[in-house]
Amino acid sequence: LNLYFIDIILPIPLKQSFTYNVNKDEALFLKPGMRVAVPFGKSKIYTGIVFAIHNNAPLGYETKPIDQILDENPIITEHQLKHWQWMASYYMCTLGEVMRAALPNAFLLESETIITLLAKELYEESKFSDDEFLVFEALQHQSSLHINDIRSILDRKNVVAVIQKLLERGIIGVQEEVFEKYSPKIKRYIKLSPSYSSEENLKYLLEKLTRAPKQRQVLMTLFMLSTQEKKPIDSVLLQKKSESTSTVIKTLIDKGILEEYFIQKDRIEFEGEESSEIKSLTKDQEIALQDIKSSFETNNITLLYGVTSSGKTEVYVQLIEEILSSGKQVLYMLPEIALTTQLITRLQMYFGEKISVYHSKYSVNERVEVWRNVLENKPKAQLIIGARSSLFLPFTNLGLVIVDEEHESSFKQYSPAPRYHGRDSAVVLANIHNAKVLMGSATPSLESFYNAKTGKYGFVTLKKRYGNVLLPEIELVDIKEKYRKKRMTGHFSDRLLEEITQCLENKEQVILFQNRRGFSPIVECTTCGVSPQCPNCDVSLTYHQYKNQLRCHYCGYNEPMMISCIACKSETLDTKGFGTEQIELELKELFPKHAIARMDQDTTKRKHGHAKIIDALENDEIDILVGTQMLAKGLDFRNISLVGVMNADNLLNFPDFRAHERSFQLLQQVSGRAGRTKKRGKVLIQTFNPFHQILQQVSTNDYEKMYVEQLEDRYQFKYPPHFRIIKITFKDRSFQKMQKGSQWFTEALKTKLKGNVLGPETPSVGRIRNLFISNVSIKIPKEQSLAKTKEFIEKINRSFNSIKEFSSVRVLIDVDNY
DNA sequence: ATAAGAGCCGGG
DNA sequence: CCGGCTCTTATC
Repeated sequence: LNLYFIDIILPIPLKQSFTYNVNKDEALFLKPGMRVAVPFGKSKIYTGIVFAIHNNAPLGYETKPIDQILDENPIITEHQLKHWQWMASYYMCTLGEVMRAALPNAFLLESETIITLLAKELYEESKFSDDEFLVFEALQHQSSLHINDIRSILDRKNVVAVIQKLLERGIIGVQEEVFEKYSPKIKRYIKLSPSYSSEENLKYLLEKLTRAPKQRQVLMTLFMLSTQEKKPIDSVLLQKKSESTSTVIKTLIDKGILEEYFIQKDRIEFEGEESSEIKSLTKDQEIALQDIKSSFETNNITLLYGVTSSGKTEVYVQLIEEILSSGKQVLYMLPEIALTTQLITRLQMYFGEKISVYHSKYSVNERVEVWRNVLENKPKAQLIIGARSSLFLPFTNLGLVIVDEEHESSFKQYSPAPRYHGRDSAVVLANIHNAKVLMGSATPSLESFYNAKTGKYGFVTLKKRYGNVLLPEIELVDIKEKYRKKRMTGHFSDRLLEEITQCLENKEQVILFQNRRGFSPIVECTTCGVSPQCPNCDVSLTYHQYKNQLRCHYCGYNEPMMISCIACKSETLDTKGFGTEQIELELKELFPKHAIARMDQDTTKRKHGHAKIIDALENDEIDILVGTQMLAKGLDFRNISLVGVMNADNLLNFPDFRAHERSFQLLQQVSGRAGRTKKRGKVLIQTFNPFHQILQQVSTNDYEKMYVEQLEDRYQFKYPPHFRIIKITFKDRSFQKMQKGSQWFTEALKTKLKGNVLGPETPSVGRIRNLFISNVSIKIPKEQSLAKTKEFIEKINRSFNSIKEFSSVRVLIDVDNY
């Protein structure tokens, strides 16, 4: 057989793979995991990943040849392809979607149509239609335009006709341009030309240059620098040190006295001191470490349940050290939000240059470099610290995965597909590599705790806080009572104010937690009861005072705050509910002499916003910090002795089966910020319902009790860990279609799954960005086959898609939507 | 996803 | 009847 074909994965949400033909040489060269550029559809060029190479001509269509091979060696490993396949099948998405999530964007090249002017002479305006003239005119000023530029010039979507006309008349030309988005960073270095390296020649040279003091200066600096440092001399450095200009250096190069050369440079470089000695462990930490190691002898996965401030990190460090010295790579996964410089600096002190960091804040080029370093198993990529997407890196030799703050919900990706859970996917990844997994948390997720209790995972506890610091004292404040007795000032109870005042007097810091940003979530007219709503979503607009704006937190819509009611024109607008902004304002009035700051999405959006606030807090420039749940994660400060929770009730009443578990976790984590030194910290939780079981459990630090109670509830109401859930979401511009479609789908599901299908149900926000939404949940008992259930859902989905009426309804499937 | 082709309405 | 919009269909 002399025909060669390759099956490739394209980064599009289509189930099938695509087959192209290649010649024999290409077939011999190509390996699975290499990138190829291929023509796709009528005019596009895409990057695909080679999945298989074979001789089987596909039936029913002619294959196209590939455009180009993009790699010398695979950039995706066999292990990864296996992992991708698992992910696509488990999370019910396509390989293309996994590919898109996995690869740094810079690896994907895409073609774009470029339009250029061909006609030399100037045309009369009258020879064009209005639109044609606009394009022609734009091309006079710019040598080339993209399709999107033309769309914005003409202010409409369909521009093909206009381009077609101009093309026919030979006025413009089009070409497909392919962009390689990754550009290696190149640095210029300077050295003395070898012909001047001997002593005499040098002397002669310096004499010759007496009349050119600037050039002489550069030369002298070069000598000085090259004796000082044995490294190559960077041209920028040379220019700076010699106080000269680039032209002077250029002249010397032109004269043949200096030579320039280029070295490709890594963007990711650790600049810091040598690694310091690893802190020796306390007795408890040592025991935990030994327990983990012996657990790993029989379990591939172990849960480390360690209270806040117990020094889990030190235990990780020891374990990492041991794996690294056995020559294997380690992946340390954290929730995005906990990836603060604080933790990274700390780890860099131990592991120095062996660390690479990988997450979404990194530029595309930096991510490609980390990718390559991991793939080539470079010394600087032995320990990878990253958020959930770091599990897509091309590990060749993975020995250990640490999933820290295992319970964090941000490990789950909700949209777009793949809707994967970072922790669970890491378990599968580790399994493929035959590596171990260590999960850590002070408040484990019920699932993981259950798995540990039932022996599926190993289980190790670390009960003592580091240095025997006491857990904070937690006090519940009944604000219903306080309101009745008129002991509230704004949203502050007299107890909270007392404690804050005391704290400030002692020169200690305070953290206040309010799980809502903005000033107030609802603006209401007290005369007619009307409150402004988002035009695109079914929610009230949130009032943001600092911009005097009403904003929608779902679609970003905003408008200026009105003075009078839009319905009845009376100026009796009032706000309902409160967010961080309002608390900040009240504090400024209550404590005018103290520095108050706010930490939420609005203040940390800017690039170093987060770090700036943390620095300020560390340097005692902030006395009181108000914030959302951002506060709960991994901040480690010595001087915070009081944590206040403004209102625990909206957490508990959140409409989700995990609301109680989450509330417990969040309140525990927030509490953990108080008193990390000798002095015992204090936590005040304001609530309308101080006898709520969860609040009681938080105040007595009773995770186990919470676990037992919640587990019972989960069983009663058929929730994880006893049942698995697959959630299906329906979205459409038309309410009718969405409703009818979701009902049809539900009926079809019920034919087989009966009572374990719940819904369709309108979520608390029933319309977002003009799409109407409803949800259906499928509960899957332990004994029911997951694979078969998924197959059944797929089957129904296929039938659903073939019904014309429902063709516009979007169906999103979320496996383990928790 | 995404773009080309099919079907459908308002101005000449 | 054409140009421009929405819906449908195919992509190796």
